[in-house]
Amino acid sequence: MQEERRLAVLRAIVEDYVSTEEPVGSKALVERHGLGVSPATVRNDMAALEDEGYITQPHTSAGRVPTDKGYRLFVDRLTTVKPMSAAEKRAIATILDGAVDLDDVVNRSVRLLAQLTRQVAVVQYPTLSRSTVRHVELVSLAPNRLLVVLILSTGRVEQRLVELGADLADEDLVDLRSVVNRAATGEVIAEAVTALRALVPDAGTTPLGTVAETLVDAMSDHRSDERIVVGGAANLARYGDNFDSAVRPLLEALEEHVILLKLLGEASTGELLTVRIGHEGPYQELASTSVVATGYGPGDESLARLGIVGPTRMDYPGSMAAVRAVARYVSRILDEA
Amino acid sequence: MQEERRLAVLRAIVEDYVSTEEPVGSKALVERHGLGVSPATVRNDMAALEDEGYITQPHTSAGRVPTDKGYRLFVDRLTTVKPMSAAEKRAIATILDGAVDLDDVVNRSVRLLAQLTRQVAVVQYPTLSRSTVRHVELVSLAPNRLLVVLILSTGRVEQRLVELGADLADEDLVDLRSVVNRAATGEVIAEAVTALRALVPDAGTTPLGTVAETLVDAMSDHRSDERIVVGGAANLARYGDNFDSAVRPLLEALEEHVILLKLLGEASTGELLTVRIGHEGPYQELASTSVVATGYGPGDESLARLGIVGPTRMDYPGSMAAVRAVARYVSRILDEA
DNA sequence: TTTGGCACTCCACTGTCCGGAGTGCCAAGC
DNA sequence: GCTTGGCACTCCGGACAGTGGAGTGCCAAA
Repeated sequence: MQEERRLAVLRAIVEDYVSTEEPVGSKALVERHGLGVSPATVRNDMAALEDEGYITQPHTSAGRVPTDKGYRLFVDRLTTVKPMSAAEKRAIATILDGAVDLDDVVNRSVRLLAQLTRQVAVVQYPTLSRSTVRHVELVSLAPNRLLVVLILSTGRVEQRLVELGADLADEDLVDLRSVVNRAATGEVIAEAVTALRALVPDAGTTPLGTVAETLVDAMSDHRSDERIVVGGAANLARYGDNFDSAVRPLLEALEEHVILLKLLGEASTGELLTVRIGHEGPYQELASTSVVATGYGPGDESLARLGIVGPTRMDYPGSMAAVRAVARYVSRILDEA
Repeated sequence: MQEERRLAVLRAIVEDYVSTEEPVGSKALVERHGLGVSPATVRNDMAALEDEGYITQPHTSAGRVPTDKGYRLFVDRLTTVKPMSAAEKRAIATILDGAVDLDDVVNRSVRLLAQLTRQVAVVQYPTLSRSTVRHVELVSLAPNRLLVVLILSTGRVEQRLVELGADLADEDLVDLRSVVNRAATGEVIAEAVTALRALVPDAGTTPLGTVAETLVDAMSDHRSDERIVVGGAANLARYGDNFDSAVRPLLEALEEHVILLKLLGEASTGELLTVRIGHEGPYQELASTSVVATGYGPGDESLARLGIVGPTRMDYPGSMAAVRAVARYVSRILDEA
């Protein structure tokens, strides 16, 4: 019985603190939420919650503020991801359906996510690793120069310019194109790489060797894995206080895509909605920020991740709902493509 | 004679204010710069400079601060763009030479500029408008689905997926490819567009019509003109004070690429190093920021622009030198490609 | 176990004061 | 006619004390 009320008190504290940004006291709490008990009772509960480490007071005779542990409990047990309203769903659908290509989908998603949550949004480009090769095109720019274009199932296109040792006749180009495509088209990246390697046992300087090598290089190029788009940085302006402690490190992290990727988490974690709160991550500087992220991709595959980064004092239910909704719509679009 | 000294005083004020970030008084001025006159004399000069609108005092009995007009005079007449040191030049060359493709060049440039100037750097992708068509490739994905790939002289690749009304035989595809290329290859975008339009007088639903239409669309797609990369946002953290008045609007502008483009200026302005100081631009909110930008591109063409955005109180000579140096190296690289 | 009462704490805000830095002006000097 | 030293004046910003309010912890009674 008291246990239940204590949790209600914790929830009330989190909700109040998130909206007012100020430590919340016992009196305000009973007034704003219909707790049906007196402030004194709430005080007792608060003392208990503080003993257990869920809340803390900035100084004696101040209201209480949730700790990271408190937010964690709130997220895990006291909140259900509230579904988006019909209007919001329509807005998401309308905006994302207007996208013309993958770049556009990704860019629109970031903006959308940033708008919905009023936080900084981060979207990772679909990773190469699980996608398949749709087509390889070879374009002759000069007799001894070739443009190799790699088209993937996700819609990504990688191109490389190669210099051949010798001139290549048109018929040979046609041959080369079909050989390469027979080996790679339709295969998952990993398979395609092995197939291409099998074509040229010892890396020679033949046109085929050069092209295969280039393709393998393009496929294993991890720069593309690290591609990330960030949006809504203007929302950082709303942090207001603690500029140095919160905004500065975050601003720095946003530039370091490697760090962002770590924050978003591993794509292999699947579609699960993950929430990292405050100090729970490896980066001390980001102790006052939280990350809400999830995987997305066509079908039930999780090709990449997207999410938002914000202050620990954020609207978790809202953020979680928005992240999940956007991920679902993006996944659906990738499905259709 | 006095005129000369007045300018020296203005220069000293600008330099001091930029480095100390505090209003500079007459005494500190004579001490730090060997002006060879007494503080009282400097005060007279300052009063004159203030009358003419080059400097101002935040409040009575405070030191002086340069006005936008003061910075303008400083930039136009009191400073020479100091060349980069040999070490810096080497660093620029090393970093940029490592780039593997256009994307990489652009990304490295932004980072480099941000590092060199410790400001926010902005680089526009080479515009389509002046570049020429290197090749058009048509890839058959299914009998009635075609991937249209447009390759430009700048190394940019645009791709579009088109659905044909009917199936297309392989021979017809070969024909189609050569017709389109005969019309477009080697031409400047504008010419290519007219040539393609001439191919199909009335926009029909023939494969040729569809493809031509798609190409024209891809060429005139202004999304690509607007592509911009921003870096060094973490440097905003160094703004320190006036967060609301300076950082917030800038952060918002950085998200609006259209605004950024306007700030960078027209590419047609050529290679000229342009400096916009404070209120000189159309955006009131950015009254406390300055932009140093220049055009770049292969040969002497100015395909796009790059530059930095920072507080009006910035190191102009240093920024100008860095922007110019990076633009030159990037241009050189585009030359070679 | 809940509640009202009460003493206590601490912050945030306000007003006052004072020193320092800087200015403007004036009269004397070069 | 500039330049310079002197002097009175202004204003900011930090230090300091005082006050009110919000909130707490604890205790005894219901």
